[in-house]
This record gives sequence, structure tokens and C-alpha cells, in this order.
Amino acid sequence: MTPRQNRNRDRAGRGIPEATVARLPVYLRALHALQERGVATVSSEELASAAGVNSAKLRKDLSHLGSYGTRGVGYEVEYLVYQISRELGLTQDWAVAIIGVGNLGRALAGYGGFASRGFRVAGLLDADEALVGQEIAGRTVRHIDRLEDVIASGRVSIAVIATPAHAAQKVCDRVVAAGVTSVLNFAPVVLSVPEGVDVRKVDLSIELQILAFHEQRKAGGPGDRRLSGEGPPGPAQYVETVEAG
Amino acid sequence: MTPRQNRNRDRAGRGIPEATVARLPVYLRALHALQERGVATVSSEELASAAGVNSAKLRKDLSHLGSYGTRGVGYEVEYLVYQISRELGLTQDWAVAIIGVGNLGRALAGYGGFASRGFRVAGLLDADEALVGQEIAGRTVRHIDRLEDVIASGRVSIAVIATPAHAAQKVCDRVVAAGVTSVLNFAPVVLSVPEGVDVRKVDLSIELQILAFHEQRKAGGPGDRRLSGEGPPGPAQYVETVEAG
DNA sequence: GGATGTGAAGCGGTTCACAGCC
DNA sequence: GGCTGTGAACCGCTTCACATCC
Repeated sequence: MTPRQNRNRDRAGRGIPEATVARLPVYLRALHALQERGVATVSSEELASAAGVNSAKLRKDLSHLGSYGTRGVGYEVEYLVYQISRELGLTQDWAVAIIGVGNLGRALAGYGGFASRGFRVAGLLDADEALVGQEIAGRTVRHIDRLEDVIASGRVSIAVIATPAHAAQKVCDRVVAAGVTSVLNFAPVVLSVPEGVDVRKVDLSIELQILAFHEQRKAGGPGDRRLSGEGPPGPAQYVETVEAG
Repeated sequence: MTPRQNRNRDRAGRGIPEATVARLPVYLRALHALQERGVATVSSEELASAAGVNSAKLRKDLSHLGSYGTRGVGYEVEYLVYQISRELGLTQDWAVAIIGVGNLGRALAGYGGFASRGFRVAGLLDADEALVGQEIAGRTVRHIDRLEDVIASGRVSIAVIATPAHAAQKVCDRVVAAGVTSVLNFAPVVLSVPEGVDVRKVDLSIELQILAFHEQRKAGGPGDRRLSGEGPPGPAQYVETVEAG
């Protein structure tokens, strides 16, 4: 039975767990900081602490890339930087197009983290004629009509969507049709894309709502059990005992 | 032994899984869209599709809040909106302070998603004297010296850190000392906070790097196994079998 | 001795598949 | 008949604990 035997192929390539991939950039950043401080070697304990994870996780993560440490010693910072960079694909340049040059798009265009490590802003595009021609972070804003043109000539493979929500899906369809296979979406909508295209979402409002949930619990909201003894009025919560007692 | 018996208390309150909490805002947004279109009732299948998840997951998520659906029918949109809002703590107002009014802080201050649902910008702060006094998104920028003041008088419980990396930890320490227990961090650093304070991180550069990793695999990078036998050029996508087929 | 690398156990989350109810 | 709600199986990630190697 088990009709999804072939599911394993989903974790493609070398099979680095997605959770590990998501942490590699954090390790890389910590390593760069160590490098700047002139540190040549680092233990899993130290690096883990700098990255905000525990050392077992760090070691397991790194073990997926290969055996780049030395037992009894630690990891050579420079070597590890190179290996992680290579694994993440940062040893080559990636051309990025930013679509939507409102406040957010502008912030992105000026963000140092883009230019610094392997990412090149190959185009800023907007539908607003008033913005077209303006120079932002050293690049001239072009009209959205030229989207396909910019993607093709700039060999753009990553599109950053920073448009209003209502425009995002249309823009997404266009960049995908033009050959882009990775999208970073800042618009508060669920984008639908064909198989093979990766979308990552950054959503400020969602993050805030998650924080609000936890904050509410701390403060005695509907999910909070701390007050279950007494009987304040309001949205009469349905009580469920939790072992926390 | 097992010295982490009390770890269970970490998943506090009613015990809604963290993964579920992270999806509730997405459902909420989809429900609002349905509401605007005048839809009164929705099935798990429809709502799931609008939210970009599968229906089993959606049903299990909602079941953690209670039995708010009707078998054979679906969920009443308005009722579900209320229940999720209440669970997330959006039926009350949350005061937010934004620290750092560069491009990003400005984008955040002007972001509609803040004001719209339960979040009120109670303060914009910056260390740059040139910015202090300026009006942004209808609010006057105040000097960072007044941070504690603003937090106390505005009853701020959520701080958004949009400062340069080097300033973030110091700002974080100050907002925590002033009583803030939820932090949304946009600065590319790992913040350390005392027990009981929640930090969520939004990191553009990390998202891009994750995309680059996958992009590289598609294109035949070091993690790519597809070409190990032969060598066709081009972005010959790595095929992923999906049971739907 | 000391730190890495890794089987094995543990845990949370996802998916299946169907019982339960309208 | 149709759709929700949910136990059970499954899966991947985390953590432990220690064998392994410098």
C-alpha cells in the first residue's frame, strides 16, 4: 500500500532538511561577525549560542553539509563560511527585481543586506508614472510595463513583490510567465503559483497577530487559565483544565 | 530524572499549537475577504483553498478553538471571524511603538494592516535629531530618549524594532526594562531577552538566502543531484511527484 | 581531554480515514 | 448525502547521549 512511497523525493537534491536550510543564513551571519572579530575557530557551543540555537541542533545541521569540523577543536570559521555560502548559493550572484516602490519597496531597495551578499538589485519597477524615472538607492525606477524586459535582460531569477495586495497576484503571474521561479512576497495575499515556483511570504500583520495572541495569554485573555477561579464577565470562556496548575 | 518535566508549561494557556496560531491570521484574512464578498457560509474545503492549506489541516486547526462549524454545512463566516479574532486577541486594542524611523520604520508606520485590526501606533521613535519632530503617517517622531515615557504613557505592550543592527539589542533591553513583553524585530541580529518575553524576527536577507538555496538547486548547484549522471543545461526543474497526479 | 558527528528516542505537527451529526 | 470533528498513523525535526576521532 502506502501510495506515497515516493514522497521522499520531495526533499530534493542532497536532502538538507528545510528547517536546516532556514537556519544556515543565521549561522552564516554569526560566522561573519566572528570573522570580523578575528576569530579563527569556533566550537559548536559558541556558534550555537551566537545564533540562538542549542549546540546539538547546530551540529546536526552542519553535519548535513558534510564533516567540516574537527573533533576536539571545533570549526574553522573561514572554511565554514565558505561551505555554508556555497551551499546556500551565495557564491554566485542573484539578480533581484523589486516590484512596487512604495515605502516598503524603497526600504528594500536601500537595504544593505541585499547588495552585500550575492544579491543584486537588477530593477525597480512601479505602476505609478510619478515614480518612474526617479532614482532610488542609486537605481532608476522603471515602469511596470517593462517588467518582462527587465527580467529577461537582467537575468532576474528572484522577484520581490512589494505592491498593494490587489496587484500582487497579477504581478506574480507576470513574473512567473517571464521565467522567474522564486518569489518573495510582502503583499498580504496568498499567491498561487504553478508547480516548481517557490514563494516565501513576509507578513508584518501576521507576525503582530501572533504576538498579540501570546500577549493576550500573558495578560489574561480567553486563552489564559490563570484567572479560571474567579468569574469576570465578558466573553465567558470555555474552561479546560491544563496540567500547569 | 527528566529535568524538563515542567517544560509543558511553556505551551501555555489552552494549548493551541503554535503552528495553528501562526495560521489563524491567514484564515482570518481569507474570512474577511469572503465577508466583503457577502459570503455567509464556507466549507473547510473552500476556506482552506483560499488560505493555501489543505482542508484537514484547517479543520484540525479550527477544532482547537472549539466546535464552530456545522456538519453537513460548513462554517458561518461572521461567527468564525469573531471567534478567531477573539482567540488572537484582536477584539482589544494593542498599542505598538515603532523604534527606528528609517525607510523600513516609515513603511511600517504607514502600513494599513497596523491600524486596521486592533493595532494602534502609539509612538514613533528615532535617535536622529533631524527626524524628531517630523510628522510621519500622521504621527510625530519623538526622540529615543523618551522611549520609556512613551511606553509607559501609551501602555505599549508590543515594540517593533526597525533600527540598524548595532542599536537593536540596546533598544530591546530598554523596551523590555520598560515593561514590553512582545518584540517584533526587523534588525538582522539575534536578540537576547529574559524569560517571558516573546521575540519574533522578520529578516529579509534570510528569506532571500533561503530562496537562493532552492533556486540554486533548480539550476544545478552543489546541492543538486539531478545532473550527477548526465548534463542537460538550463533550469530543467527538479520534478516533484505529488499524489494529486 | 575535548569537541564533533550520529544512532536512537522523543515530540509536535500533518495527513489519513472515518465516525458522528446535520 | 455531505461536511465537520477527531483518533490513529505517519513524518520530520529536535534532543539526548555516547561512540568516534583529533
